Amino acid sequence: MARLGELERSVMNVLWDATSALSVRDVQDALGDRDLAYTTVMTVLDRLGAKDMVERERDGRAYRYRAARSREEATSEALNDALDASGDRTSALLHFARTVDPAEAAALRAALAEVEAADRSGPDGP
Amino acid sequence: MARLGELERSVMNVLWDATSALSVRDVQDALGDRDLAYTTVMTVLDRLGAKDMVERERDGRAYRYRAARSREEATSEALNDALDASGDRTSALLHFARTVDPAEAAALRAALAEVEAADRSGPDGP
DNA sequence: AACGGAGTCCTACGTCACGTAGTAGATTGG
DNA sequence: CCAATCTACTACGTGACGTAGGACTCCGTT
Repeated sequence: MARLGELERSVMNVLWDATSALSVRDVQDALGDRDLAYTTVMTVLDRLGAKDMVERERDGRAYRYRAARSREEATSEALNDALDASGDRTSALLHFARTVDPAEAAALRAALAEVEAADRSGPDGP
Repeated sequence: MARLGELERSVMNVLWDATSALSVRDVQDALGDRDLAYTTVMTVLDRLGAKDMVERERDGRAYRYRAARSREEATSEALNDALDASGDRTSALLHFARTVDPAEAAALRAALAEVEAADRSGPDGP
C-alpha cells in the first residue's frame, strides 16, 4: 500500500466502511468531527486517486469515490511491501511467526491449513 | 519500525550486514558507491539513533554504531505496525495467509507448528 | 608548543509529502 | 438569470529526509 498520511487514512476508512461509492460531500460529512473544508476532502480524495487507492465514477455532475482495494487487500499489500523492503522475506516471516500472539497464530494456522487443503485438492478446483 | 528513508535504509543494511559495530568512517566506506560526505553519514546515523534504530558506544575518541534490533525484528515490528494500522489485525492476517506464495506458506506453517509444540510442552519450558 | 588530521556537534538548505484551503469556472435547479 | 454545487488548479505551512558545511576538540607529530 502506498504510504498514507493520517487524514488520507481516515478517508480510506470512511470509504472502507461505506457500502457504496460516496460523494465528496458524503465523505466530508462522515469526517464530521474534523470540520474540514469541502475542497480539503476533494484534494485528499484526488491524491488518493493518484496513489491508486480510490476509484471514482461520474454520478451526474459529481463524482462518487470507492476504495480501489479492500482494507484487507491494502493491508496485505503493505505487509508484502514491508517484507520486500526487509530483503529476506522468509526469515522475516519466520521471526514474525515465532513471536506472534497465540490467538493470531491459531488463526493463521487455520487459514494456512485451509489453503493447503485447497491446493491439495487441485489448484484449479475439484 | 519507524519509517525509514532510502539512505537511512541503506545505512541500516550496512549495519545489519556487519558482524561488529562500525565507525562512521566504516559506514561511509561501505556506502562507497554513493560518495557521501562524512557528515552526511553522521547525520543519518544520528537520526537513526533518534528513531532507536541504532545504538552507539564510545571507542576512544570516536563512536561505533550497531543496529538496535536485528533485521528480522525490525521487519517484524513493521509488520505489526501495518497490521495495527489496518484496524483489524486478524482479518488482514487471514487475507495475507490466503494469498501468500505456497513456499512461504509452507515455511510459515512449519514455524507455527514449532511454536505450537513449544507451547504445548509448557510455556515455561519442559 | 604549535599544527594538522580525525571526530563530533550544531546548523542549514532544498525537496517532497501531506494537511489544509481559497479562487475560478462550469453546470444546473428554480 | 441567479444562487447553489461541483470540479480544477494553485498555494502555503510543516515536518521528514538527503545532503553538507563550519566550529570546536583531541591527539600525535614535527
